[in-house]
Amino acid sequence: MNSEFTIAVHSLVYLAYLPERMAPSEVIAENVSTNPARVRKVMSHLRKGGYVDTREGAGGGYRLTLDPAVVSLADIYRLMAQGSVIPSWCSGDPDSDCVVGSNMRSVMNGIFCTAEKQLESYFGGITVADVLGRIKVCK
Amino acid sequence: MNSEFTIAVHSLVYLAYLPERMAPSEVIAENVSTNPARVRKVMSHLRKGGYVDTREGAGGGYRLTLDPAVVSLADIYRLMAQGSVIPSWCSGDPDSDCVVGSNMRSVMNGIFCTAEKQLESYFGGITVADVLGRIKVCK
DNA sequence: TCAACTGTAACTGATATTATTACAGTATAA
DNA sequence: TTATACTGTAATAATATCAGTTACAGTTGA
Repeated sequence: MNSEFTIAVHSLVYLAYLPERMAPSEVIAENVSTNPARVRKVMSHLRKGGYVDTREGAGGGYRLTLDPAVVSLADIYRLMAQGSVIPSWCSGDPDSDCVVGSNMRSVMNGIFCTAEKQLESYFGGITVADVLGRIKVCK
Repeated sequence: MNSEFTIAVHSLVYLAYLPERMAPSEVIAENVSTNPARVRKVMSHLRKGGYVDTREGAGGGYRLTLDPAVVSLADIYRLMAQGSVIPSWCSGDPDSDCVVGSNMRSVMNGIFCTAEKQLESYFGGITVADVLGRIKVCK
């Protein structure tokens, strides 16, 4: 799994946790345990996806725009890490003379695509608010 | 996803396809489209797992020992690629003062572990024989 | 005893990942 | 209007992971 997905979820949950629902990249980065540039890159995607607002300049930062209860991890997964289940390396060769060698690639691809859809469906059942809820229970 | 998982599945399906259910690493490697050393490494794991027999020496190679209809992709996944869903990088810091920063790691870990189990369960429903069946339909 | 295998490790090159640094652009506030 | 505090983005470097290659000792069958 892509770690940008983790950073995106963490950032959104953190913003949802703050009363003002707003923070600059440096503050988010410290909470996430990474550097501000990386957070800004992730937040840039989230902004394009409409999940956060950006305010440049002094006193600026990122602000959550949507209700945490309606944003699911599937939304974020699709934005940040789609295709994580499918391996980058494929076996076989479509031009092989052997039925197995020539068709394995597409068959495995079908299997992985279904797995990917199942993962998305699982993430679809968990919202940012749910994650924050689980965290609060940890106290 | 780990590509050794793909190689393992491909190799087992290929062996199941052969009438004698046996082949040396070089032949398997050609069908898989990789090099023999890599195949041998994967097959070594499968042998330890009891899925194939090894015969060293001239005329040797790997032989399928189990019925392809009882070996599921979940068995192979557990052997070759367990934990693929969990990201290597974790956000947050257990020693953080913030509830979010300190607990995010374990909460996300729980989410990923459940996702992993779901993936295993999906793979559990597909056997080596099923994969071979799908390939034959491609003809 | 030769030839054909496996088992395993070392090494290389390619690719991916994370951190770091830098700087132009933008908004706020004094 | 000027200093300050931000974002956006790219370049670079450090590190880790991945796939291919080579090598060779050990094993077995002919």
